[in-house]
Amino acid sequence: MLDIKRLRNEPEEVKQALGRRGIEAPLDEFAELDTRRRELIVAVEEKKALRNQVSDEIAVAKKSGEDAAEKIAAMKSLGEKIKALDLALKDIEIKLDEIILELPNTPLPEVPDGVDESANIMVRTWGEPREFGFEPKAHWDLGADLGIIDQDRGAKVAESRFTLLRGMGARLERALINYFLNLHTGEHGYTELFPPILVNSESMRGTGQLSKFAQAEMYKLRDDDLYLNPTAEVPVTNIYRDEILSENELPIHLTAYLPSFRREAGAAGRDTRGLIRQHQFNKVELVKFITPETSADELEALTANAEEILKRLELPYRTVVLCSGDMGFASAKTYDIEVWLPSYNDYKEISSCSNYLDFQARRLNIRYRPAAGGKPRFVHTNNGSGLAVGRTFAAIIENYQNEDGSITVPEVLRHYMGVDIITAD
RNA sequence: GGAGAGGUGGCCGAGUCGGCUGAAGGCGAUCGCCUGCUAAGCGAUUAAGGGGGUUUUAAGCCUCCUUCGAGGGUUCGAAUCCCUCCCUCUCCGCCA
Repeated sequence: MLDIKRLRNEPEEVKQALGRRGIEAPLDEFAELDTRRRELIVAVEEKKALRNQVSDEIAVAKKSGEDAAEKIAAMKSLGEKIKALDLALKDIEIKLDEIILELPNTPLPEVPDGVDESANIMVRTWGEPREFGFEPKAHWDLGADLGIIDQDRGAKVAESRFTLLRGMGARLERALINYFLNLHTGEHGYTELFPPILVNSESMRGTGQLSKFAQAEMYKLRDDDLYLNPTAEVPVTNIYRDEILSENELPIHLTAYLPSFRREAGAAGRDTRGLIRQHQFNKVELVKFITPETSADELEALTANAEEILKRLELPYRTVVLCSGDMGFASAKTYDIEVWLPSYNDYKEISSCSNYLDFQARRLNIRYRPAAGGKPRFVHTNNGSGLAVGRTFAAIIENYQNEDGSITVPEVLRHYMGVDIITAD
């Protein structure tokens, strides 16, 4: 959520910035409601001050045995007026919230303008797509032939877009999770977390998953106020909700493996084959809580940490900076890392790394007390996948396939896998 | 799931026949004094959010409102009474 003072003091600047996302922000309506809100506050607080004062007088009068009936009667009617004003105020605050909570973050100046992914800009590329001396197969065919991916039985047990991994397939999935976590904790300095996989609605709201648009994506439990984790960003970012950290605790760099669940409500017909778009998928997440001064550099570092995995797996990738119209709701700047996927004959998103500035922290009420003293400030948050496990799985078997349908295991995974090559048994 | 106890400030911990208790006391922290340095000692300060005023903005200052797990209620007035919910602890049950 954006800073209300900013909406109040620089509406034109905000309007212009949100316009870059193709959004017409109802800031005039905001200004009107905001003014009325403050008028009501002045009115109601004046009455409350009077009530507090007279209530004290009543106490004194009663103590000395005087009759306070007149004052009590006056306060009774005053109380009713206060109640009415409070209701009116609450009504306006609900309307204000509706506006404010639906406003996305404003893009940073260096973010390119554009309405969709065609305006994203490539910032770097690494590795060369391999030249196959044969017709390469898609991972869903490779996986089925090797008996390591069984989508029919996944659908039998759950429904479509759920997959059963078997044998070396299950092992590869586990190897990737371990490899990612070991790298981030061992060399990149992140602390590993294993949070709850069910999260309550307050946590979902905090990270913005319950907005009108996002709600349909979530799996909700019927009998409890709980949702299946849609991304570890939710439980991990929420661990500090409503807290004031001290500056010497920062920066906090966290990583977590967690299964993630999405209904893919709007994705019918997209990525229907293979592991690319599943209802249940594994992901290792990177989350940072940092000071405003460092968040830009921290995002670069976080993105590099995610890219490092692809380098070590020797998978070709490119990194793009998303244009203003293609960024997620809470982000002020996002890098997508895209891995080369022969079956798509294209690069496919495997990680999305964002700087939220104080947008999430404001909504989640996560602050820190500056070491120099003074008022608490909102932290900044960064977050990115490091990486999406299923998509990495797909990229590995496609890029490392051999003509006979076997898969050469990338060097860095061999001791996790116990084999150098995956073959059909 | 059943029975009982409890949820107060950065922490510990007072506070029920409702009224200067936004909150005693202690610890911690910060600043100052003292000290050759450290420790000890002495003094002061030390919750957050939101309004209004002052100020060129900010800071600061003045003032008011709200907040004692969350939400509702009773009352002129609630940390204190009532209701609902959440969480923690103990015992029992159940289970990996």
